[in-house]
Amino acid sequence: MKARVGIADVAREAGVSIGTVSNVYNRPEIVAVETRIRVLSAIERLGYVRSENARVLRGQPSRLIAVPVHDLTDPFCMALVQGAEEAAREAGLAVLVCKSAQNTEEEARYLDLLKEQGVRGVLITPKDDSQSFTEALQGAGIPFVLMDHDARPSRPRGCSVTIDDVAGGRMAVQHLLDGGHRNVGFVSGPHHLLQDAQRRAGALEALARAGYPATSLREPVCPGMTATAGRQVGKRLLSDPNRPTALFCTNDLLALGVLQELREAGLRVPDDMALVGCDDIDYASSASVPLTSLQRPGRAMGATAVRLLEAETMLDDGEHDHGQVVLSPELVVRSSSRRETSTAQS
Amino acid sequence: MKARVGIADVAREAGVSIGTVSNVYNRPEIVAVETRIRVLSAIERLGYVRSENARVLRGQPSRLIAVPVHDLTDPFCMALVQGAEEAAREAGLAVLVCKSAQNTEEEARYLDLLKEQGVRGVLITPKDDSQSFTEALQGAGIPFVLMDHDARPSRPRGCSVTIDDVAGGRMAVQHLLDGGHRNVGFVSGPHHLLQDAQRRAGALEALARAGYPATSLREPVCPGMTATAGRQVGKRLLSDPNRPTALFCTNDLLALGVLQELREAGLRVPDDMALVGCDDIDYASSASVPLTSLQRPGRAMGATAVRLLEAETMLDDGEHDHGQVVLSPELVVRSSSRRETSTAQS
DNA sequence: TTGTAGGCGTTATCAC
DNA sequence: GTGATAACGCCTACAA
Repeated sequence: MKARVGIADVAREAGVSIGTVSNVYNRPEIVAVETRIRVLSAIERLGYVRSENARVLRGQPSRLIAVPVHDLTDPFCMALVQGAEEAAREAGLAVLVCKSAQNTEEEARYLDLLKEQGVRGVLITPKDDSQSFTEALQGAGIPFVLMDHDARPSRPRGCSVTIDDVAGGRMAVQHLLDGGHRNVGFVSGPHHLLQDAQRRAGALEALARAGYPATSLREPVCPGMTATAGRQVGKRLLSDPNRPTALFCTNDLLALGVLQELREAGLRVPDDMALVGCDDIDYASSASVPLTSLQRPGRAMGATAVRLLEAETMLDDGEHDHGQVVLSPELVVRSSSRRETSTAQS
Repeated sequence: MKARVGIADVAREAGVSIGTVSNVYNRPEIVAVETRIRVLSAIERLGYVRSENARVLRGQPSRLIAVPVHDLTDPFCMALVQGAEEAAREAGLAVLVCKSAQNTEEEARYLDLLKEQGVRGVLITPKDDSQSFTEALQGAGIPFVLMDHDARPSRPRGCSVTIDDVAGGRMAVQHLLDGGHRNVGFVSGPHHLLQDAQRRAGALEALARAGYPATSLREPVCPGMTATAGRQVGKRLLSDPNRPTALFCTNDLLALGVLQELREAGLRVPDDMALVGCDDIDYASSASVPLTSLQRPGRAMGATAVRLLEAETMLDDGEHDHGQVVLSPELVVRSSSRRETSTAQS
């Protein structure tokens, strides 16, 4: 078995020069049809493929994009990666995936890797407001797109795609109000995450629109973001004489825990208590009562991010306005919040 | 801002020649200590990083490994990727991830991509016995490692890592027998998957060891691999006068469906029915009764695969024996199969 | 111990 | 419309 078949082999096989073979790829229009088909058939026959390494070395844009995520087993992160991969494939790009750096040293090492590989750009999901990584990327001249980072600096240094969590909270509570509920509860974990705060703001907006004061939003204390925590919330609600008739939990496990506890106590869902969760985890649709859930469009976010990166890197150095895309979450309505239990499906 | 800083800049800055800078990287031992630190400090000062493209072009082994998986949102696939990424990072490699090809054309296109990028190797999870892709890889001279493919050809063409599903079935049923159960059921989907068949074989082995005939294994028919299907199984079992006291379901959703149905009918789990699922999905531990589940070591599989690939590509062309690693699944025991409900803990 | 030069596979710029 | 040739950045003999 011979070594790698190169452009020279193709040229020889087709009886043309190296430059002509290159032209067949890069400027097909300037090469004679007859020559072109001869070259193409030689390529086919020899199974020649271009060397990306040589192309990039020569100055062609790289086709590698890097996607560091916090947790490779987290469904939301993987939705991002999935969306990115689909869009990347469509654009002829390949996705380099990894767990994102945990500290400055890892960050530096990873940055070196990116520079060594000569990636075309990076899709990042910042976990906090530290801008060390984006600054480093900028310093290295590597374009990037921010994903799911609400607390953007006032002067964005790159494109970004985010999710409108305020709208999400509004949609969830609006849906419950539409179902005739007047006593609505909001359950979130103890860590006051920005996204929870935004959903809460959205919930209050929905109430305000319906003419209810902010104080009408019931907020049971909740010790965590797990099913166990949800059960505790449920237990406490059971003995609450004035308990809400509908609950928006900012986490599906939380909602499922509440669901378990209430059903075991003999309450009916959604009749005695309507439930809306958040994140639409896999199991939500398989629960004993399929759970309505606020779905964050991770896949669309990944895909959009790739397109933004593409747009940014296509323009030849021409400073273009960094795109700031905001996606809306979607409420997936299932039995846990449907009034008419007769049409229960999904 | 200047263009990319190259090896020549470093050489100039350090007052040495290009070759010496290269030697600092590739044969540090032959360069004088004093020169070396001077070069290193120049590298540091200028923020120089080597061009992987140029290195590979020059003949260095690539640091890219490709991991095509069936579904980027499937937890098991992602466990593979996670394990691979961790091991790869440790080895200084980067992971190229994508959805695996669905047809021959996609396969060919993907193969071209791999060749163009000059990947060092591929980790593949075949979905059927078609060997077209492995043969193509072999033809292209790209090393690969098979993951989770039980039906290997007699003469393997590469390393492989698999999971011992027979042992898994045996462990699950043995666990139930140890719990004092004598009437054990086995529930799997309608598609007779190889892995299900192997788990069944393991289940029969466990029974045989305990002195029970193969006919003692109860096998309720099951219409699918979903929670809904599980509920149907549960419903049918409720009216079975001679129903098993323990069930091994080859899928967690199935087991959770059974669990829901039985509990709603007032049966207690595990007292009236012990349950063991399979795959240990995220939600298994959060179910109303935390579910015992057979966990397949995807992460270890990915990591092992990378190490095998490394071993294979380190050896300079010297034909080495392809490693065939078999990993054991692990039974994660939770309340749904524990006799003593007093010590119940996740 | 250090410097010099050739070549890896492309692409782009010229002549022809 | 086509062919020769000089980079791109690095590694490695080989020469000094």
